Amino acid sequence: MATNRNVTINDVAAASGVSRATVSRALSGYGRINQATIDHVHKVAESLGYKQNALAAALRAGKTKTIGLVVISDFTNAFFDRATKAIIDQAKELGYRVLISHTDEDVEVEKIAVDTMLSNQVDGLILVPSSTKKHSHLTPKKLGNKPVVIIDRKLDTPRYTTITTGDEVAAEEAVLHAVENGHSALGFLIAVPGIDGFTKAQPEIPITSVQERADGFLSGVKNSKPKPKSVSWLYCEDTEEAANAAVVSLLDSPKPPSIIFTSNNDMLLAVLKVAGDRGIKIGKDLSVISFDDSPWAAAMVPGITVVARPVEDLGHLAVTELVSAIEGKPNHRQIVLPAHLIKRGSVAKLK
Amino acid sequence: MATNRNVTINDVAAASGVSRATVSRALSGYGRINQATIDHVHKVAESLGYKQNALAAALRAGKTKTIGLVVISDFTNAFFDRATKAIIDQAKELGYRVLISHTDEDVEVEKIAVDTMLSNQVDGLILVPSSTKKHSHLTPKKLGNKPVVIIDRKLDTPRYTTITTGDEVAAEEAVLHAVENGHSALGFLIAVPGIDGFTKAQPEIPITSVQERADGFLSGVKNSKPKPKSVSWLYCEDTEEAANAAVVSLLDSPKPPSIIFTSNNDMLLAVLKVAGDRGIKIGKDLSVISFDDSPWAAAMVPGITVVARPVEDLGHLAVTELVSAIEGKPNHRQIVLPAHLIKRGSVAKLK
DNA sequence: GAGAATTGCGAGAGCGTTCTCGCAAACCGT
DNA sequence: ACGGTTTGCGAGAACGCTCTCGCAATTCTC
Repeated sequence: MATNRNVTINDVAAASGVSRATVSRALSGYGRINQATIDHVHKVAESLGYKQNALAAALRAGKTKTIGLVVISDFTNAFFDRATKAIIDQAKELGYRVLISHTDEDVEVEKIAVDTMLSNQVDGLILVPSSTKKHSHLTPKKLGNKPVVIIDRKLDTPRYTTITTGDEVAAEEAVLHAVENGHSALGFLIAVPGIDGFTKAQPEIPITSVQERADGFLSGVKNSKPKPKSVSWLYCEDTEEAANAAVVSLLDSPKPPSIIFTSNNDMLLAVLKVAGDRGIKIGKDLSVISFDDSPWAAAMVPGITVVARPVEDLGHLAVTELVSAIEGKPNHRQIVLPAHLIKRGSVAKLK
Repeated sequence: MATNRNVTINDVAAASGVSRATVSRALSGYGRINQATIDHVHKVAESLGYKQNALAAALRAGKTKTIGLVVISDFTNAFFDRATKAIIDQAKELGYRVLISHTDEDVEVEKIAVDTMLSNQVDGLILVPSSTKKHSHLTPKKLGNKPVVIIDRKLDTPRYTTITTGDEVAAEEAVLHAVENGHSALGFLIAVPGIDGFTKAQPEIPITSVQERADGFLSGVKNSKPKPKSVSWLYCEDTEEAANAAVVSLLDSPKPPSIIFTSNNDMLLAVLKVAGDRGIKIGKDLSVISFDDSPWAAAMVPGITVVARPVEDLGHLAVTELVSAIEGKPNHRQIVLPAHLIKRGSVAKLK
């Protein structure tokens, strides 16, 4: 097996009897060049099996046609799987590739991830910041003045284009919907990264989207027509064990809720699990409303009532905004996309 | 806002009063160099905010420390989300980045995806081929003799290291389990890409893993102790509409199955959906066994009995094998990891 | 048909690195 | 004190490409 050096533009030039420059012109389609030469060079290039070295091209041209995506979670999360897909698809549509990194909500990992992206000369960044406040590594200077789009949550200094969803309004809507259906013992199970186990006292929430959901739940409680008789709040580490324990604690409290609102799908699964183990029927003995729709939440019996966020739109828009900024129209917009409640069978009618 | 040119190795060299070569030695840690100079250069580099240009380094060194991952489906699939995560994690562990592309089971898209990977000079490829037979674009020559690991399914010419799971054995086990529980009317719902709607006649199955599942189901039917009284086979396009229609057709047939075996989660969701709409209780009126475990399949009530495949192991191993090949130990292995049945509540005991 | 404009192409620099080569200085051994 | 080895570093080429510049050939203009 011979060590096949790759076919380079020089080989094509030699084989087609023109200069390197002309080959580049023919293949990249710029500058003044004869159509006949273009055709000829293309033919020769193909016959040699020439493939452009994207690295060399990017190095010289100063553009990689690549955007970096730094998200907190991997694709096993019902939000980020869809968002990532939407971003990749739209990027491909606009002629960009996507470099992906996930941070597990860890600011240090985020820092390294961003550095890697920059080292790889991405043209721009889409990121889901781990923390609202800790973003000293995200200054324009440290990011080489590259365009940035923040999605899903906000930084406390709105420096970049930011695209979020209207979780507060939707969370309130969810509570009102429950109360309308006769629920007056409400339980809230809110996943907060960076805490241990679960707690009743509201910890510092480093993520604006989660904070907004909590705020929305609270508004719902305040604004509901018959005031709920009992309201329990639980803030929980985003792990299976903690979530299960939190659900147990909710169900075993003196005034157990008739409905549990969960801030994400991990918490929802814990509710389903614990309820299942105890023979408690969802949508009958216990109700639940969660955030983020998914195929399985829709297919279950009963279907899970969820706050559906326009995840694909968000991803799509993020890329569009970013590419527009990359191509020279930097405008810092704060965009909020509407979320809405999808009513399925997981909320029992109590009256 | 000044057009900040990036800090290069030349700037660091100038600022620290040594040559470019020495800076490179200091930062990359090779060759003969004084410890004091290393420290000094590091300090200067940091103070200038120097970041290596990975493109230039890769171009010169001929190694990108990047592996290309070409999968058929995106992360909204319960197998590929986990596999992708495992691959990214293990790659990071071994010092590699991952470039991801999905092909939607389309050979033409796969061709382009692979080309893009090669153009970006990946050091090796992990791929899930769209077709067992159509792989003329996957010859060692066309792949620039780069190391390749095939996962999840096989090519008809075992040219590369291939890692699959023992789906045939597990599928048979699933059938035997059902028969043991008294089921004698069996329905099989097998997703096959590239067909229209659904059909009873077995079409050509371009994917070995699916073929193996079908074969395993068939062995199960043959080897089960009391022979099943009725067996229906349905091969179905992998879309929601087709799947729903296929399930309806199964349930409305003269001899409806008491259990449906589905070859993937999309088909499973269709079964759940249609059953839910009709008020048919899973695990009681209708049983189901599917392929690939997921958090929601475990958390549902009843839990779904599934063939669980060692997805993380597979991804992990794929990277390990690939990197070992990249680093000079090319060995073409055919690895089969065992899959196993997880018994939950979705299979009713009929006797 | 002579000057002006246009077209097509080659030469060569440069993108930011890595890495070989060679040279001077420092360190040995006897 | 002197030849030999080791150490540290600079010069400069190379990776494969893009892109400006300038020149020759062609086409246009009146």
